[in-house]
Amino acid sequence: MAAGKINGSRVVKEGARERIISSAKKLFAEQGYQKTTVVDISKQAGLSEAALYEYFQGKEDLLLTIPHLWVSELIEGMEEQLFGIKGAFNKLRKYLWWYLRQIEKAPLDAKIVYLFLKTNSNFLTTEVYANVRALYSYLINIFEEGKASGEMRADLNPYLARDIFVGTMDHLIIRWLIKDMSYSLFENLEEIFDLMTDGFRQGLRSEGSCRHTETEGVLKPA
Amino acid sequence: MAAGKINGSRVVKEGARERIISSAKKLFAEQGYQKTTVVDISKQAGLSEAALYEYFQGKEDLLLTIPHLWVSELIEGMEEQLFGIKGAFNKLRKYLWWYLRQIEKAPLDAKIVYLFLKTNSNFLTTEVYANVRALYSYLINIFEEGKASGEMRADLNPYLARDIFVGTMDHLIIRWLIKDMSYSLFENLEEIFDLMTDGFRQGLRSEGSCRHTETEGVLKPA
DNA sequence: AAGTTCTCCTAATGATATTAGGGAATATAG
DNA sequence: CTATATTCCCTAATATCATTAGGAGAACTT
Repeated sequence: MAAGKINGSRVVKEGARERIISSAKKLFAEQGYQKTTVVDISKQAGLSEAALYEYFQGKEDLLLTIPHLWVSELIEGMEEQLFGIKGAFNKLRKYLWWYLRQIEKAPLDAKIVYLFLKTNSNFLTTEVYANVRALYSYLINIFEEGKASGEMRADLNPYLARDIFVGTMDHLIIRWLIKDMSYSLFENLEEIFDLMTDGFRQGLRSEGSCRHTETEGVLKPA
Repeated sequence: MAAGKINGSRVVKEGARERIISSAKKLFAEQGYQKTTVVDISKQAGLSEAALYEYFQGKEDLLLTIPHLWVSELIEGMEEQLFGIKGAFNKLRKYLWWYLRQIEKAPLDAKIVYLFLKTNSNFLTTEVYANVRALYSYLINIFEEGKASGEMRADLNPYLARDIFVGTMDHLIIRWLIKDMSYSLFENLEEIFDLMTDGFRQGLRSEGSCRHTETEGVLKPA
């Protein structure tokens, strides 16, 4: 007889599940996984502890489930964002800017993935892990493309380039999260991107006295 | 009346403390911090739980204490290792090789620092944190030296170079730890070092068709 | 020898994750 | 409409630790 009745139970159910997730996300990110109790989470979600176990197997399951949706969305969004961009360096730049923007928009999810999930021994068996790998392995394609087009040096090892790229990126992210997001993730980003990718380039550096011969004509439509 | 009596109590005491540390180190690294119980640790050390609290304030204190000694030793060792090496790139290379070697030699400590400690909310207040920062900030000196000697480009931002270097290094280390040290940390290291530091160089790349003018005469005594 | 300190133990205590079992509301079937 | 099943949630255990209390025995001091 109240509102939303016909599929009412569904609505309530999903509502509760969502409330649990968002409460847990907030509390985990604020106080850490260990210091957050199941009572805290249920209270904040307006439920009893026992009710929480209707939706999740337990505290750890909650931790593993929370970022799943977020990372899945990232995967889809990525292809969308990179679609149609011409040139490996342009794609690489777009990738970095896009990814950091996603982190900035969902810092709670990011904190959980980067600070708590990665240290969990079950992380490797998680779907989140598989998705993060997929996210990162897309970079391999970009480097392959760069080599094929001549933008990047022919002897570039795409896996090592990815390690440098991902390592640097993760380092920036983790520091930002640990420092409580107190500054902009995009500070100096242009400069660090150039410095990092400079070694990937075919030919000489842009600031060198001896400019390279513009092998990658693809990039300049004008 | 038993062996080691004169300063016997001391010996036993230190023995117990050492046993606790080494048991905890092993168990934390094997099963993770959360899944290791205080009973596990004390049993393995041949003590009761209560005795453990004579030596440490608690489980968390144990986690924070374990790597302290190790990291302190690293600090001292570093200066020793780098002393007398001429040239920024040579120092940088030595730094990387030396550091990874230390990780390889003390994987349990490394696992605790990289996987469990960094996510602890008290980490930032730890002396370990201060020491790790000191370890990393030494890199700034190397980059400054590289700029001053002309080995590295004049517009190099030492802090950003450090971010790239540390990020890549930590990435390699964490992957190795997560994959249970199942391969050698030194695989491809030469290649990744070159790729990473290529962008720091003054002048052109070594494999370029147009070789640079050897500004850094310092490096070539011959 | 008596006292003091050091080291360790058994046995609470307390916090918190998880489970049992049931109750009320809602949906479904006859 | 009544009976039954299902969904969602609760109160009240139970279980698993981390931590503390309080004390016993050995060793050292004086």
